Amino acid sequence: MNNIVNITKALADDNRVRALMILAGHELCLCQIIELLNLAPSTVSRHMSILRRAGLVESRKENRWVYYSLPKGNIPSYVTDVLEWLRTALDKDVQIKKDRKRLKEIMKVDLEIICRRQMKS
Amino acid sequence: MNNIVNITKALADDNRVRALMILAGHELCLCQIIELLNLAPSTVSRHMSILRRAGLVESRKENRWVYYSLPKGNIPSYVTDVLEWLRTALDKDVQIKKDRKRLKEIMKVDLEIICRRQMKS
DNA sequence: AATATATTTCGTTATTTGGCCAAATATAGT
DNA sequence: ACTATATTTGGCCAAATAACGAAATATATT
Repeated sequence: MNNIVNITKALADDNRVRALMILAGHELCLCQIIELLNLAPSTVSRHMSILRRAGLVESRKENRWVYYSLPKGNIPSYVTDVLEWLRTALDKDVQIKKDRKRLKEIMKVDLEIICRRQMKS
Repeated sequence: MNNIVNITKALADDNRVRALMILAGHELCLCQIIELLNLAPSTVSRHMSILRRAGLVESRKENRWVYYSLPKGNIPSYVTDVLEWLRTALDKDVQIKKDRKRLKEIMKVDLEIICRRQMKS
């Protein structure tokens, strides 16, 4: 039950749900997620660690960057199932569609530039 | 997205999840749910109204009692799907199994007696 | 009508959560 | 080793949440 409620708690926040949805199909650097959500880096880092503790994302560190992705490999079915539920339920969602659009723009910009932009503000 | 996060927020609490799970297969009077969760009537009433606002339960009033049940009829698929996910994920859960056992005992007792017991304490 | 009963709403309190900034911790390049 | 950069952690504040008891509401029963 802890596993499950950990998951529902992780999903009980708009920004975390948006972060999850935007990870569909590719991994993203933390700074790209920061850029999308438009929150302080520390805040987004915290959100992502909540998602990770719930088993809803994986992370890998490469050089200076941390990449997040949906979990692959040997995952409990309740994780894949709830992700599938979310994906289906929010596929047509207005906010999510906006996010997907904006992500396309973000992905055109070099990581270094995105990160540096965030240091200033 | 509001619909969905409303649901995940409703599910982000142990007692509400227990209440939902115990509703599988039959409707229950509020006082029976109170008895199971062992919380103040006002607290349980509040929990149930959160579940209802999220569309995860229905209620019907009969005489002095309010009966709650899982929603039937014309329900968005994201509701049935998330309920199915929960059911599967928690089917073998220790707490849930205990609850099912205890519910059997509770259901043997007459509603009036259960309610009256709660007034005293 | 008056009383008893079951549930809900209100007001309060303690805890949790989400946000930020500043400081700490990696990691890469000089 | 030092500096710059990306992320995480700790400390703080404001807002949200879960719990309770008391009062209000709705529904029999007398």
